[in-house]
Amino acid sequence: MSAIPPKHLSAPDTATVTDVALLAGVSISTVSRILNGNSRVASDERQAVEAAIQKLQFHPNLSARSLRSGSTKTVGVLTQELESLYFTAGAQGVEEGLTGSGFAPLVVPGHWNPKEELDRARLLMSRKVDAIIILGGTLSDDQVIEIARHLPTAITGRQLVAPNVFAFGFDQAAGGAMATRHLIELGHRRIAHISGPSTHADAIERKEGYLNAHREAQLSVDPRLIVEGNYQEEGGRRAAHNLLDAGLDFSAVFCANDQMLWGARLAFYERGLAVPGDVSLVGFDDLPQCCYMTPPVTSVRQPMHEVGQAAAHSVLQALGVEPRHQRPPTELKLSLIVRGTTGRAAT
Amino acid sequence: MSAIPPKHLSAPDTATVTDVALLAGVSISTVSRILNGNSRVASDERQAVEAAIQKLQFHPNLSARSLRSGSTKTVGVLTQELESLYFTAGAQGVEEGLTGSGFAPLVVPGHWNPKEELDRARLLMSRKVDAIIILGGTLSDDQVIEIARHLPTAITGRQLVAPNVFAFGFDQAAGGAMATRHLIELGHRRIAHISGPSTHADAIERKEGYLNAHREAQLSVDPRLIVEGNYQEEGGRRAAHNLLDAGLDFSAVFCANDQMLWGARLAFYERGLAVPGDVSLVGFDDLPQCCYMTPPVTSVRQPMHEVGQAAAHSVLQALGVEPRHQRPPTELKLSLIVRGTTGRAAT
DNA sequence: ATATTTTGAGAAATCGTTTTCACAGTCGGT
DNA sequence: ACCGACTGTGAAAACGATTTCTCAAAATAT
Repeated sequence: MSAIPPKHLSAPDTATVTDVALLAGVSISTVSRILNGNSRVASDERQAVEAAIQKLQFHPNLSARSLRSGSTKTVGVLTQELESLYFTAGAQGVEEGLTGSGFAPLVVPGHWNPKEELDRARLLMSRKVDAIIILGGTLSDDQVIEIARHLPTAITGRQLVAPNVFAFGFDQAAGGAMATRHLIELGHRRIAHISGPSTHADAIERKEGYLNAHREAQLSVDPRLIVEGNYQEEGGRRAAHNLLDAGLDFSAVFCANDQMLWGARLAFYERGLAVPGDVSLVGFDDLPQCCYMTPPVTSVRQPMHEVGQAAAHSVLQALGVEPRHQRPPTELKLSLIVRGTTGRAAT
Repeated sequence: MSAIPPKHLSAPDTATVTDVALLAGVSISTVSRILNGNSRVASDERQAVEAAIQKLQFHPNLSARSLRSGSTKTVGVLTQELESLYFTAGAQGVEEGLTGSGFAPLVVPGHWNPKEELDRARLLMSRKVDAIIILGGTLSDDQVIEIARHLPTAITGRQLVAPNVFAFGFDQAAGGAMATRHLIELGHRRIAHISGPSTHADAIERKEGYLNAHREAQLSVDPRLIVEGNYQEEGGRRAAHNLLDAGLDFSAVFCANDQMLWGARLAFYERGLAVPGDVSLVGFDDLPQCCYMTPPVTSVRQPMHEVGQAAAHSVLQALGVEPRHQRPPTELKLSLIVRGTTGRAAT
């Protein structure tokens, strides 16, 4: 029948290609060829092998496959905060974009810390992931390019043209202008801005947009109305209290992200100020929770979920895998979602 | 010097044990022994090898190691919704519990779908993870036990004693009673309950607690005041509207989780009812956002973060790894966090 | 001093795949 | 009929570690 000596009887739990080959009466090469479908094999042998695979419940050992082929069927996802809704939306998108492709995501957090981010990226590479998706973060463009020299790399939150990198960045300045323009159109003239940390590129751009919108409308900006937050609820709250404590006059606030808006909103609540009656608020990101605040929050929507999917698809494509679900070619862009935290300025 | 023929010159990017051995002038066996530290080697050789490792930036190939030893240095985390704050808190805890141990988490979502959960668990096993941590979900006890026959398994959200499984469940009925008792003590007599889906064990237990607290206080429960939600914001909102539409009389609501509370809170806002003026609300889970609602939300805190850490530590221990950071032996238990959504009943 | 144990280190087998190589057997073209 | 091109298949060589053998040298016992 077969000349292959049964080196080891198949363990009850895990069958190997050898077991399959034995049962199907072919060589292991043939089994492998069928598994990978890159070469012609006679249809009767194919059937026999497929039957054997079914019968033995054979699943190829990923470690062995990786060792030989260098591919671990894993993409690394470098995110920032696991608990941040902004990032989980992206991560979820990635996960969805990957399902069905045989690839699994390996998610690690970088905590907005350049050193930690680099460490984690190295960890991913030492685990031999096939591609990397970086969600935001503080790595320099050069560092990203360096990573892309080894692996297909997708990055969100910035624009970057370089070989082997796929960037999904929005024009944050445009978003900031969008938010501010909305407030101006509602008649607000003294608009405060709670910005993100000045170490974040997108925070700077959003502030830029805030300034641009004023310039467009030929309004001057009172620099005292711009305070820096940390992209977290508590920072927004503190910033709002500071604005109030300084006795400044303003009727609206553009917050550089939703979390800070929530904090600011609490601060106004604590001071007995009504939203949007006394002060209008616009956020940025449009996190899912925005719909359920009281009142629901007006915000600039970033389709992070779709971005995650697009990022996943782009690296899969670079790896020569065609994504399972054809993503409808939706335009990825920012949009202002007007809800209940903005109202006409008192005249 | 050495008798080993240089089969392949070290590729510029990845050094192998052979390269290290060559440079240090020893055999690969010796290198391996030093790497794993399970056997004595002379101290001068050890030094030479360690120097070589440093110099070559050598990192052992995980695939090769896995192939031989069977361990992938990975623990699978079966969660439910990547975007759910409740689960990300747990996942974050797991991640922290794992850092420094050399193990990385592989996170997959089950979406509360028994079939999908089982599929994903199989996926994890076919990826040869060394242990599994299951966060909540709908797998039956038997299925969990079956999984634990193959791998150390930790599970949260239920109590379960079985070989090789580590369960971290809270007494949900006690939590439900805690919440309800608080409302009763504030003088509320007609307390509604928006429950979780009756397919979830914890939802049933929380409702049980609600009933128990009434019984304790010798109060009767109007069954019409109990409506079923789906643990999501929208379900809570719909449930609250239903209660109001039915024209029922109540002055407080115990919501089986925070997300439904947020939805319900929006519904009351839409109807012009004040919280806690007209209606008091208690939630469950104490998600981080609770602090920043207006008013901040009273809720039963589940320390999911700590639970995640504990779960990670328990499986590491089962794998014979001692966790890096010794977790302070805090008692894991539910606690009621009183904030602003509950007030004394109007008399 | 010889016999025996202990110790340290190299050679080689092994894990389960993929991939290269060699080799028959077919097919079509002059 | 003969010869190159083409096909499908099996044997064997990787991939990079761990681990079992085996054996020399050193340490101890008699």
